[in-house]
Amino acid sequence: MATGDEILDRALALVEAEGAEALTMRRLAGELGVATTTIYWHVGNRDDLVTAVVRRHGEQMARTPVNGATARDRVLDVARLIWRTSLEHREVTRLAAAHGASTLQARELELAMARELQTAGVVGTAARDAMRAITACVGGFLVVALRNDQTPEALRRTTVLADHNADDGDLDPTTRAALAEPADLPAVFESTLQAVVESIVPADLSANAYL
Amino acid sequence: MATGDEILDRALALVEAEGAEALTMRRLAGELGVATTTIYWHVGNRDDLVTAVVRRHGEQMARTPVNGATARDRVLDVARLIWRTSLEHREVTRLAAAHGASTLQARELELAMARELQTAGVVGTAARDAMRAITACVGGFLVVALRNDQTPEALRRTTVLADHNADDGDLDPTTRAALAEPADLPAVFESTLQAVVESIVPADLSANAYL
DNA sequence: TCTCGTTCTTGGACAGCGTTACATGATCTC
DNA sequence: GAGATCATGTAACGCTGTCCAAGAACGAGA
Repeated sequence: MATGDEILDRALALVEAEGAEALTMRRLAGELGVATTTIYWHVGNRDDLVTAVVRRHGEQMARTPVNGATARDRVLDVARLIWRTSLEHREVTRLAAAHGASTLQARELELAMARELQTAGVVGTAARDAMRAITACVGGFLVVALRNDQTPEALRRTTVLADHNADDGDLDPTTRAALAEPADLPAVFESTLQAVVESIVPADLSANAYL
Repeated sequence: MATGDEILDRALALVEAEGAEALTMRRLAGELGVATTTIYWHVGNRDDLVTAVVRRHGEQMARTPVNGATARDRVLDVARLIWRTSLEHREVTRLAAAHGASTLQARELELAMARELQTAGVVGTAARDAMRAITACVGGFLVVALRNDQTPEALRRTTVLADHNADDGDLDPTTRAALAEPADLPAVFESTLQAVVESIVPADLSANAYL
């Protein structure tokens, strides 16, 4: 009646609809009209369940084609793709992050990045290090982005040094005012990503005469 | 008998000694020889508890002086300081990350970074964006570093594309072999950090004649 | 000194979580 | 038809955060 695939599909739908926290064994079982033990039989542990859900979603995610004229542009595009799709399915991203499986979510996309790096002339351990660097940065920005849209206002305000009004007088008032409001995260992400990729991937002179 | 400070100290000690997962209300109460409700009276929620613990630790963490000749070097040094101390107290870092309060942990250090950025001539919204970019990258690398030392071997191997042996034939075997083993994360962190900071903080020509 | 009110602490409960041992039904094979 | 394998259900265990009502300590005013 309930195959493993059906369970995973339902789990994925549940996460996307009601958030990562809604994925409990009992809840999912109820959603399927089935006893909790059935999930254990077909999928296994909760760890196994989450891992499988994240992996399945990651495979569905890698269908988008990669754009860009130069190899460097295509590397950039893969990174943007990870960023964008992770934000579009932020509940799955949150689930993956809480489970320490963020890499698994973007597994196929990271493979695509490795391919683009290769055509850019980056291979071997250099390619590995490049991939780790880029994905680490993307992941860092994702953590910030996901925190921003669910952190209670109180915590965010203390985060932002609003209670340190008098001291730190050596800090420029303009700076302090700027620190008190949120940054344009996508823009900061874009420029940071460019800096990182430029430092790693050599410019493709043949395809871009202006560099 | 049990003041709020005593509770927080004990909680911090418990986390550093036995890991972030050991911080449960009952466990902490047992450690203090007290009923769990006492913690609620003095500190509040578990959220409040974790927040307070992380903040307290963050304040203790910012005692290290900042080194570096140029302003850019000093910005780099603060970033390295966050990286290093977060890894030294990785259980607290893990607790903060699970609670979405990583920023809170490095709150004082980020303030120090804002000061160094200011002496480098970066102020206002530029300083804010610079800080967000740098801390996001540091945070991203921290996530990877913390995952690496506790992920079960099975997950790491799947992460690393070891089961895709035959397909993806268009990937250089050298690259694939490199992807199968872990990177020298501190080195990758260092070079990435430099790229990011260099893209943000202008070189201090007066202090470094070679740039 | 006695009492009142505030501060502090406690025991016991509730609902939820992941997980498992065991029993039951269904289905296929020989 | 007997037996093995697969699939599902029941009921429990131990753990978690949280709250309620009741009691203990204690400081001050009459």
